[in-house]
Amino acid sequence: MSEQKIRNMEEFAALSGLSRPTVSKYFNDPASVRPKTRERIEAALERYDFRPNIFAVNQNRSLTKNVGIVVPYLADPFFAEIARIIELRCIEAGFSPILYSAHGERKLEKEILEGLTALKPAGVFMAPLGRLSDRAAIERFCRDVPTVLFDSNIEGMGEAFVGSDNFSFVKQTVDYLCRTGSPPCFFEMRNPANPNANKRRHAYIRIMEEAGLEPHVVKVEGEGWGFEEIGRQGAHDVIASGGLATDTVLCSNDRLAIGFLAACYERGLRVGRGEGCALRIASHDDHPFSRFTCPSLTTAAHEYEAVADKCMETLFSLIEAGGRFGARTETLIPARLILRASA
Amino acid sequence: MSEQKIRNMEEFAALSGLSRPTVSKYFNDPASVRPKTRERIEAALERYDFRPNIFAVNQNRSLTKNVGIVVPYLADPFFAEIARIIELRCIEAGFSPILYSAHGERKLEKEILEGLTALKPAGVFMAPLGRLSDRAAIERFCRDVPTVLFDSNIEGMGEAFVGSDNFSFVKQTVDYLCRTGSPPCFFEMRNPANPNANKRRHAYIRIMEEAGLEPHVVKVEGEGWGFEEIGRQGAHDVIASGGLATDTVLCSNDRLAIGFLAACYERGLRVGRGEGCALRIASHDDHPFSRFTCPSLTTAAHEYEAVADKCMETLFSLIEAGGRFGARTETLIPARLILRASA
DNA sequence: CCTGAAAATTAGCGCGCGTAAAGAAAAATC
DNA sequence: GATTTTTCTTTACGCGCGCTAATTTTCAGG
Repeated sequence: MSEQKIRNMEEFAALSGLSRPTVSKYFNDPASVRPKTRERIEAALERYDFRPNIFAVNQNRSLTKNVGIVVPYLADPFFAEIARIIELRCIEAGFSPILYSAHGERKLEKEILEGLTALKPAGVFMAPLGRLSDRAAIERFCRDVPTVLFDSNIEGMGEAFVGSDNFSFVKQTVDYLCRTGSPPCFFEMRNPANPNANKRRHAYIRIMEEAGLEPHVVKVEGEGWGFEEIGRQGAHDVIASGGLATDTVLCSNDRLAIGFLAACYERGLRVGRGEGCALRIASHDDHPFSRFTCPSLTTAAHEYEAVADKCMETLFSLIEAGGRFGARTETLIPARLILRASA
Repeated sequence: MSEQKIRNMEEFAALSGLSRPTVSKYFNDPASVRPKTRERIEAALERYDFRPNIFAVNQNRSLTKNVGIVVPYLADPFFAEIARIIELRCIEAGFSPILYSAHGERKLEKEILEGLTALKPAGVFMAPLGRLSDRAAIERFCRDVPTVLFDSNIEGMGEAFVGSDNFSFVKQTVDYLCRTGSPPCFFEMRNPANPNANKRRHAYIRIMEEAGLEPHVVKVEGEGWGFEEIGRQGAHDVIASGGLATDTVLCSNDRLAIGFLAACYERGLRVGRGEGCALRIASHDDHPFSRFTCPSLTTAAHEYEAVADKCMETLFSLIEAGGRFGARTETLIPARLILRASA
């Protein structure tokens, strides 16, 4: 880490007493050169701190070490958390993860995909916006780039999907709520952008009907990514209008539940399963903050690590398979029920 | 968006009936060619969907349109939120933001900076880890790349700093708490990594002393980025041991306060300023979730938009100034007190 | 129609590296 | 020690575009 500045691989090769192609070979795979040669290069590397020009490298390689991670809204702690783990896994595996957020906007998601294609990534993890996504844009992208979809499934898109088994999520919460009290109504947004919301509603209805119970779906208004506020306002409205058919509420996701809990607190309604509680509230996702709500939230948890690991594993075999699977694979990971104080 | 695939600018230029240098000129600045020529290129662009190879472009330009955004921990909603706004502003301004999280690790932060240097970014926004940062690495980086520090100041690093006026934050909360009840103690982590924490403690002590009041600083144990849990555990400990000198608590930041509120709820302590409340709790940051805590959190808010705008403005003038300012500038943005239910 | 500035063209170098082919050198095998 | 195999060197081309210098074309104003 001293001496003059190296300008290119040619100079660096000369300083290490080797030819450029040999040094180039080393950077593509350090094990591909003779151990003695490798030592010489690494010794020179210590002294001169040279790194191959990333643009020139990527221009000449058909595939880079880049891996794209695309999420619909990074300021949502759920996506921040899953992206965090995937990103760390990529780094461990020697890739260069590049993180993108669509900021909830169809247009931005499309632009991200267009820009990402140009980066010739080895593979991409993508959690699409869902209903708002530009299907044609995603389809085009997936034709060019090996893609693993996660969180939100879009039928037929990408080579694989890794997500949650929404039926398992709802099954566990509904069963638990029925077992320990009265059956829940289902609280959700009227027009959810995320397909998981629809799957959860369907699962709820089916599970209730199979148990011979009448499903009650409560839909509240609201658009965008401010789910907590939508949940809070919706809860106020539905409670004030007496629209809540039960004393047990199963929220479609934790962010809505956080808003619901806030509304209950504001109305002086005690939530929980104990004596003097007016309502029980449960939910899905194990949002990073659900541990700290008041009361803490009973929820069906994503296996964050398992989802991330499965994503990585899938993309690895996809890359090794040359970017295409024979058939699209779908992995659904079941939920883990977490009992806390809210239900 | 039809016809065959274009392989390079040469081909695209031929198809638009122009020469490559002219087309190149257009991509560098569409206004630099004659309007009629521009129309022809844009017409061809509609039909053929060509984009210059990003690697080749960046290799030959001394400066790219890349802008780095580096934060210490992206799964912290505070950083996710500020990064979100900065990223959107960059896109609006025609830059290509690239978002990095150090994941709380010194080594990763260093590696990010090394990789970022190679991308020849036009500029970088960086919120350093703070105490854990590798000062030498940051210093080296800032010599190579025009950098605007934000959130955490490190004296002398980067060409400019944009952050919060911590004195203003604490002044407003302390004054409010004193005015409407009794003076607060100050609740914080023992070894905060973020320099803002130290500035807030100093501000608290100074403000209390100037008001002729005795400052009480309550320090709790804990490492890492799980601030809510640290706050929760710390609150339990300090309440159980009777270590709380006052019935009013000012938390160093909202994430600690969220944990504190959780502990209070668990202990059946009512928080707020009304009748029957055992404690008042206030804090700083206006964390995205502080609106939805129970009770909602009285806090000193960052002007997220103002901070982001000032960051952008600073980086723009820095880029226009050729990457160097004569003297390092520091912009401190005051807080906006937000009264909610917790105090 | 002429004229001169503005814009486009042609031609060509350079960026830094991947990669291929052919021969030389080194290491491994017998 | 001779032969085979592996590794390295040399030479050379290609990637796609930025940029420049010299030339030609375009177009507006007189």
